[in-house]
Amino acid sequence: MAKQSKTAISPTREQDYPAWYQEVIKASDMAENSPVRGCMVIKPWGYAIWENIMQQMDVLFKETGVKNAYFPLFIPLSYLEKEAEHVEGFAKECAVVTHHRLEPDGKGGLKPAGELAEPLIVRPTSETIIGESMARWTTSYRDLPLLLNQWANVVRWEMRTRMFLRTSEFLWQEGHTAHATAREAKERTMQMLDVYTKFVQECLAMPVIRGRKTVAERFPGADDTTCIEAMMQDKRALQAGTSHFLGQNFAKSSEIKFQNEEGQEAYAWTTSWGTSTRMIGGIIMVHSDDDGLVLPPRIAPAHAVIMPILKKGDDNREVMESARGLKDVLEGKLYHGRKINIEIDDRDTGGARGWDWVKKGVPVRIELGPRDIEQNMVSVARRDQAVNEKQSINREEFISEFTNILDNIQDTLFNRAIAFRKENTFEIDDKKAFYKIYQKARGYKNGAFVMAHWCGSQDCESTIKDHLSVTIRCIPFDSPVEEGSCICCGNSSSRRVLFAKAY
RNA sequence: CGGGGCGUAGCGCAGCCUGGUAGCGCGCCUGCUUUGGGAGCAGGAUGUCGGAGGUUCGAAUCCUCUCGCCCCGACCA
Repeated sequence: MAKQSKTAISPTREQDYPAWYQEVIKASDMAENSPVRGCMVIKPWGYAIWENIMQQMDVLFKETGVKNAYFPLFIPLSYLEKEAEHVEGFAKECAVVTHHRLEPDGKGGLKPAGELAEPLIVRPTSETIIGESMARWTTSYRDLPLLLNQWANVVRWEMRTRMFLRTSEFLWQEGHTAHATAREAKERTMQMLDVYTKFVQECLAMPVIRGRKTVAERFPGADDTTCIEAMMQDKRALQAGTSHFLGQNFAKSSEIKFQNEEGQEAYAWTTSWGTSTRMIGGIIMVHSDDDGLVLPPRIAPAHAVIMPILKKGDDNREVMESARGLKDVLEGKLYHGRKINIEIDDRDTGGARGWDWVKKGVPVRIELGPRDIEQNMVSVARRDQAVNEKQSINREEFISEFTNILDNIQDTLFNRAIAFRKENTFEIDDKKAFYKIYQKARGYKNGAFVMAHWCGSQDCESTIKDHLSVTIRCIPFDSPVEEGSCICCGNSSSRRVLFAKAY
């Protein structure tokens, strides 16, 4: 018997975390690199996760009154120029379209011709072009609030890319709202952060810390940026969603004005909020193990796979019929608002078949052979448990318990992630200890979330960033007011902030 | 964009230093055996050695350029 490595994925997380991450994506067949630099091809197994994210978040958005729309991929260069901070934030990473036609170059190839009068940028985000529409759609306070969202792709010409976490083109959702009052806009900012929190924690089983960005980490053009931050297994932080209060900055640059109840002309107050395919990178890094992807049942493309145990001979029909029967019964149910999806894999590849599904992260693996059928049992393995750990369950009992099993896996993953974060989050007041914890932070084994006091000065923030590549991920909403001294300069501070290395 | 590493079959790699147009493991195909499990035996298919130039009688191998990937840094809502 050819002995394989003990883990399905090599290297392991401990051996080489970034390489492990790439391997999980490859082994699960989620995505691959494309011929275009920095861009990825999302394969069906990966895209199905995104579809599930879209479907479930879309429902949550609509419950708050948001409507979907679609705005152009191309934005006139002059639009981006309207908001000064916004320009500064995005100019460096914009792709620019300068021509609209190709002609034979005389050497058998093609060359761009027909230069555009005004270059178009490929949207890195859509505040400016949506602002243009909002300005025209908003004349009276009765037109407000205007609550829009679009599901789209955006392009940011990144220097360094990683699949799902940072690619030159990525898929996201961007919400844009306009309101009559600052208070209402601020409430909307928080409301959408609540939606993100609920979705990420309940559906992706990723615990998050909610908070406010420092001025240095704010969205360009925002008055206030709030975020949810999650801990990956290498103890780095991943921003899983952001929601911005844009004040009147974009309203002024895009002329989003309306007549208020007193008949006076006023600028609207706007917000924007987004989440992206980056969340899939988060799912990978929060839950997966050295045997590959682990998917929370609520976003898994398939909830379970049935692997019929077939023998060469003529008695397989009964097994296949039994498998199909089980699939039909289970698929007649709903789980967390989504129709249950069961795969049947009847390939005759021996044990490799099971490992394929382990690597793909399917939550439940069901083996069904003649012996099971005879005894009216099914053999069940769960992705949140050891690979060889399987139990025989009465078929009817399994069917009636199936959604509970899925819930149980979902809860296990969430609780595990919470426990992991707790183990690796520290309150530190001593500067030496703070430096020590990050100076040795290389790879998977070290690093941490640190709650430490910060005086509020940008100098201290950037000093720490320079020394340790550690940044303030957020000022958590729930960090209590308490007296302390800044971890960097020692000046007085009234609350702790969250420090971590960031993705 | 700076420093480092790497591109050879679907995947993982050897061969390169010391040029003679490719090999191993896994996977894949066929047959037999096996079967609650990353199977065994036998046979088989698959590569313009990332790309373009150059040196040479001859280049995966040497030289130049180029594209891409990975890591560190810079940078990044």
